[in-house]
Amino acid sequence: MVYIALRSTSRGVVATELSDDGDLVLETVVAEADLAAWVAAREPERPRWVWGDTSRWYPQLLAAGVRVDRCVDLRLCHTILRNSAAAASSALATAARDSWDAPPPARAATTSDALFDLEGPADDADPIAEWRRQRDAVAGAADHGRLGLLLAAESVGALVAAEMRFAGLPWSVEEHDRVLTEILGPRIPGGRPARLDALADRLRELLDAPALNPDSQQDLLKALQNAGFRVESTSKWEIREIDHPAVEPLLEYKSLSRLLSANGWHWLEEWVRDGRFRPVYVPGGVVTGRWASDGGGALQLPKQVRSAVVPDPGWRFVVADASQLEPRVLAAMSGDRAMAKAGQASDMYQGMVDTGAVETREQAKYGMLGAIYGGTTGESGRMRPRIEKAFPAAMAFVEAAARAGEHGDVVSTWLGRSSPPGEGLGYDETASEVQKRRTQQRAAAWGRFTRNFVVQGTAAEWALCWMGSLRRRLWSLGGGSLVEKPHLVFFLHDELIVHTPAGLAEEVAAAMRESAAEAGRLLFGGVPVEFAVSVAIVDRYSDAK
DNA sequence: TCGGAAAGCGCC
DNA sequence: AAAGGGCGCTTTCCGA
Repeated sequence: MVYIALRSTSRGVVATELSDDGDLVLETVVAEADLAAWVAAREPERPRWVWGDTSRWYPQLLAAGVRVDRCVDLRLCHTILRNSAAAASSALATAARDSWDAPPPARAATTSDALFDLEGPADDADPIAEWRRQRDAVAGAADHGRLGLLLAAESVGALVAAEMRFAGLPWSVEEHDRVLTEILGPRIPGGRPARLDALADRLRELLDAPALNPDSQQDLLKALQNAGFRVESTSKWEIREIDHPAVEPLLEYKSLSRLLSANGWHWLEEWVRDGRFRPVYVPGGVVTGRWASDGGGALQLPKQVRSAVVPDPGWRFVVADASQLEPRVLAAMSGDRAMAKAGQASDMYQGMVDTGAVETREQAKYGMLGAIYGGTTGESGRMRPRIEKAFPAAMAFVEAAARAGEHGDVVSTWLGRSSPPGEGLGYDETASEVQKRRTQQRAAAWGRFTRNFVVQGTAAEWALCWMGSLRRRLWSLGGGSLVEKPHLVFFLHDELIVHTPAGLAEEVAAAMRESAAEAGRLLFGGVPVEFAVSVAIVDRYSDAK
């Protein structure tokens, strides 16, 4: 394996070739303008490019038509190693915070909790020293295989994030406009679209509140209370319980108004250019390891507008969804044999019914959500004893994570990403009853967080491996540049979309399934849990499922 | 007048 | 007794 570290200096880009042992082999200075050609010339050896931040280096390479196979994203890997319990005694984890601990550049400007006044990784931060520090940290970890896999997966995720932004999600402005007009009524510049306006009028009438502005929570709350309802908020959950003719139009108004403000014509004009939606994806942007996004609400695209996601002529989408990913992950990591058996069905919830754990699919679903989120009310609370009885190992696993969190202990995902330590969860006997109760509530909330962290975070690791495996397979299909072959255009936690020439769709679909199986083997080896994916070949996103 | 907080809701 | 995890975005509200 060849590593090539890139570093920006006043002389130009210094590219340093390193051997697998970490020894310096060769140092070359390349003008920034010549970098893409230089990288392209070295890429056939499949080096692992070592750089401070993928979002600093890769977009310019992609723009020049250069796709790289592998990298080490030092900033993302540093964050994992800084916090991982598995590497807690390493030199990296025990060193003072420095520019490698800074938030990603795209978010640094808007993140108010940038506790440390850092801008980095500074462009001149030494990638070689950091790379060696990271290798030492991994080598010294008890389970260095898992941690190494996590860092590789995180880095390939960073490549995919840049590639997806480069390619963009194909978007039909015409279809989006059609949907908006159909749902909201014709656009009225500076005013509410026709249907929304009519609903507002109707609400004023039904609630006998001629001046009501339904967009104002205060206004609305008063109007509802004046109509004789003891509501404390204007949330749809509370309104849904009311028996009044205004409820239906009010809920519809809320839904429409939300569509208009979040994904209406204004969104379309701001975010869609040349038939592509290009959000900034932020790998590792969530504490659990999930991705976040910056701008455009990429990870919250409402179902209402998904018909506007349309492939280019002669191309199709292959949409894949990992069914019941989190329950499957829990079955694998807890080693719960009964749950693994249920997970051999393509519909795991139905599998739970068929193995006799619960009576209905709904019970299975809410029972599992309760186990993973720590829910105790409603159906998930009622199902808890049965889930506990049917899947004791799985339940004990999440319970242990919850207890750890309540005590302020750190928990870790399967591959070794650790939660932040809990703070302010203890009290002494001098505390007042009110203080004690508040602290207990905080501890319980933190326990729900750590309970969920281990499952959500491991699911995110599985998804990264799935994506990385798929990326490699896609590159071997067809010919031409990145966007001339089948390529990833969207990732949503447990869902992937590939934009592909129509003739390759079936091969892509097969690659989706094979990659899912490979991700399961990579993480869990021989544990007999199936990672089922549902795959659809469609001509618009909304036709999947 | 501005900006942060809170509410509310979309996604998984 | 009360008790659902993680996000991003827009709007309204309210105080500096």
